[in-house]
Amino acid sequence: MLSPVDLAAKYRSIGRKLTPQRKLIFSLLHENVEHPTAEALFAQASDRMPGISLRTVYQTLGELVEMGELQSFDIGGGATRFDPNLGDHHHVVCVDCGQIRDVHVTGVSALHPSGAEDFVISEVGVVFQGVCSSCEKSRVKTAKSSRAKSPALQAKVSK
Amino acid sequence: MLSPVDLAAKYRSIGRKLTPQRKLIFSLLHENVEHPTAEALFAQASDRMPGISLRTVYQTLGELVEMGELQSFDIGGGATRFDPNLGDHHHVVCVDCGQIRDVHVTGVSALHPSGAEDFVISEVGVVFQGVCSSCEKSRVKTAKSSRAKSPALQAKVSK
DNA sequence: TTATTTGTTCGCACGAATTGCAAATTAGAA
DNA sequence: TTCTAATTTGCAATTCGTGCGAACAAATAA
Repeated sequence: MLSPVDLAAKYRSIGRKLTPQRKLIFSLLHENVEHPTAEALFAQASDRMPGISLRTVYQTLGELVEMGELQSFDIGGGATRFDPNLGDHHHVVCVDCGQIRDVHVTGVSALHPSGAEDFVISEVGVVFQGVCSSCEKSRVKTAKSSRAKSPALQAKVSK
Repeated sequence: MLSPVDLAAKYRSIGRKLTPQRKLIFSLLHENVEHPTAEALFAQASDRMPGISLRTVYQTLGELVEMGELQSFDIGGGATRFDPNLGDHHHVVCVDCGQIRDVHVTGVSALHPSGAEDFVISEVGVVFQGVCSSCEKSRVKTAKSSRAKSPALQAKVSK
């Protein structure tokens, strides 16, 4: 993660400024391990800086992605998720509660697609789906009764 | 792919009916290799069955996913994609034109996430991103001039 | 210090993708 | 053929974002 100073420098280098809003959003992203959505970040940001605009949050997130300081991805659920982790990693998603966690995966470079010989591949993303331990527990308890999934993923979780 | 008869049986078995609309959507899905969106299917369906409702298309797709006869997934781009291929496969996406193609991938079962020991993993999805040959060509031709990406993926393609 | 320029934030309207609901239809069972 | 439950539809309402222009703010020139 970039230090505030480096972030300011990076912004300056492209003729932009590190405003209080941008600084706040950047730090919130790094305090958060939950791959928040823009709305979630907006909610957190509003606590610390009442009056900040949702528009600004979207704008800043977009910039950071462009600048390569942030990754964005979509797993079913409607909203785009943001991940400040720039390292080599992938994700696990709990099908029940929608939680997303970073994981390191070995063997990715050994993956080879057949049927895409005419593509020049630049990136590979792996997403594991499963049930996290806490959901597993409540699942056992509730057994067949609760067929409801987290509203976050309801009817959206892909494959 | 299920035969019309089997599909009807499957629907009956859960107290539902195989209506003309459902039959049409199901066959369109299987004639299509492009992982269409609901809107795209609606357009195709409208040709063969003028008057069919977009609402019905969404509804039917949702049912088929629930029934396990269809997979759905989101790669950046806004709309959910549908894939009738139930076999073991993954996807390659062209970052330029947005084309999605099924690919078989070897080595997937050898992937192991570290940091998700408390998850019970049920599925693994791999998505390759790259540039397809036809986009590669036009890319070379246009060189640095065209920095525009397909509107389909513009600003949405996740890492 | 004041005027100017340039970059930002914001609010709002708009657009795409879905879903909720209730009324109008239709497929099948009886 | 009749009746009932399942379906299809149209439309309103939501959610997630983006475009645009006005109000601001910060750095600079004068």
